[in-house]
Amino acid sequence: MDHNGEPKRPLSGTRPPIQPRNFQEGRADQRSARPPRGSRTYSRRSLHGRVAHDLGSRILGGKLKPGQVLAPEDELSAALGVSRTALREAIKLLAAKGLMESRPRTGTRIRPREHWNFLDPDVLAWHFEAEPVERSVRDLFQLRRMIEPAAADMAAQQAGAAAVARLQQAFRDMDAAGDDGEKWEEPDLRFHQTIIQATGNELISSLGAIIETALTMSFRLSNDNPTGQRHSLPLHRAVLNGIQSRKPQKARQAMLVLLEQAEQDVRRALAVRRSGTQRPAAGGRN
Amino acid sequence: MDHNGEPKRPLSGTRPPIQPRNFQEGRADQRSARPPRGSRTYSRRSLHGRVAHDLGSRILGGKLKPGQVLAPEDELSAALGVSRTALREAIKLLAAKGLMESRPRTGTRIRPREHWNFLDPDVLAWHFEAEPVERSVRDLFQLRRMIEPAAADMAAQQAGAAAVARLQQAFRDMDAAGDDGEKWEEPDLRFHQTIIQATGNELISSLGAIIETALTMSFRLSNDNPTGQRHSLPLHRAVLNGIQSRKPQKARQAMLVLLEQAEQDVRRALAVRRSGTQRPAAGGRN
DNA sequence: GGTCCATTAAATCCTCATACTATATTGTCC
DNA sequence: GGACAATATAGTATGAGGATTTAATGGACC
Repeated sequence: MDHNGEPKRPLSGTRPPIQPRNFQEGRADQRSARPPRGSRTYSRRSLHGRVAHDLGSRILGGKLKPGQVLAPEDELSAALGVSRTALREAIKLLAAKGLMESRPRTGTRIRPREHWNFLDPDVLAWHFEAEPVERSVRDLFQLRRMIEPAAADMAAQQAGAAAVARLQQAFRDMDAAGDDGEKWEEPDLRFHQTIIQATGNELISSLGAIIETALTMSFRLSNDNPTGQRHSLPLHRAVLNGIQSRKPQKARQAMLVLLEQAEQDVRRALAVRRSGTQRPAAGGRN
Repeated sequence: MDHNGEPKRPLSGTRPPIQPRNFQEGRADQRSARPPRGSRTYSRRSLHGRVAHDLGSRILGGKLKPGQVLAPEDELSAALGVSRTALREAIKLLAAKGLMESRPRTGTRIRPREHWNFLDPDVLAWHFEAEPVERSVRDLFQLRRMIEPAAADMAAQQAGAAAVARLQQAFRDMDAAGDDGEKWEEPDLRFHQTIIQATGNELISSLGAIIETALTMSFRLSNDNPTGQRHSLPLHRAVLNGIQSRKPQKARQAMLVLLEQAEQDVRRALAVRRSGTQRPAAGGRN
């Protein structure tokens, strides 16, 4: 079998190498583009990390489709300009998140979409990186509405004094941030995380990563057209009151209102972004 | 520098090798012990897969504690009796699930527990493998009560004809299974998965893996003292009715009842197992 | 004399290249 | 049609450097 016909495997042939060699993006980039200091599970510095990011983005972006078989390791690693070792470690990372699966002789193939672990912080981040579309926003808030009101309820029942104090502090910090979006994000996230943690349920705690992604995304959107976060302050206060006064139902309801408001904000920002400008998204904040 | 003082790093020194060489466990074991054909993301055949399983179990089992630094790669791979390649790939796999983190000079250390992704099927499986204790059961059902009734509600609103048909089929298969636990498990899982999928929300779909683990566990427990699943048949029927007759509230309520019943069953089985016999758990089904 | 900063040093992971092995698919022969 | 051989591919092993982060050292300045 003469393989002259170039069997048309994805990612075979010449592709721009991942990052030809000595990359200077590391430092500079991380500073200017807001460190998503979140719960990423791989290093952006390491080569296999960058390969994983590259492949992961391409899978979530739909450029690599479920069922597709990647080019053989030799070929693919050559195409990416990295060693087989680096590529294989990247593949292991992605396989661990349910995105792909390797077998001898058969090769490495993209697993069907229903096996992808969208609850993994990285997978979700790649998902939003690819397409922050309405559907994803809807999905995200559907899940949050299932979790967070119930979590607030539980917190109102059983949050310890320390947790309540943390909650109060987070609220004060949000208040102090005023309209400065930069300063707002962190305590906002801390507020929601504290509630999630206060459930004392590790499974639910792990969903905190989802919330983080949600907030990061909504913040990035509202950066372009600042609707201002201040109007959500009283909503947060209501949640806080419900919890510290031990009124589960009040806390639950307040959280629900808060989420609906938040979703509307995101939708509005998304609409503006879509209709108005198609500014290069990756550019900056002018 | 005489390293005679044996710095007491975990996993240094002599340990039983992972599985010295040619292992014949693969085939035989997989057949007898019910293939958890679930959503595992690694191969049990491969060496790095076994190493990952070994380390993962030890982390979730508490034998390796957060903050601990593993022995250097050379040392650890020697101790485990595998090559550095295999070890490194295992580490990448575990790192992708939030369990550990590697840095030059510092070494590889177990991440704090709150970073562990308990929503990952493998992590959850290792968790239950280690200690199917009451607390984990409580956590699991708390989460299910947040998700599944809401999912049933959504399904009642928007499930397509195909989904309803699948649901009916699953129900019929459960009915046909009667008291045969072996035959019951699969359609039961299918029933719940179908509902989860019918939400049309990929994030929620990913939670299906959690359900799977829950059912697998409860099945394994109820295997020893068969309470019989038949009594849950009418409960499933109620859910099915709610969905196919497009009554969201009914479906939601029915699912809630179903879950409470299921949790009680598991708790009962757990209590019996705990008090009565300490039979070797890994043994069989005598 | 103490504090801070730059430079050096060392430990560990990271990447590479290469060779060999194991496994599963495919094709072939009877 | 079934057993068996050929083959492509991922899996494992090994050795050698390179890169990076932490720690230590030394000097300058107050």
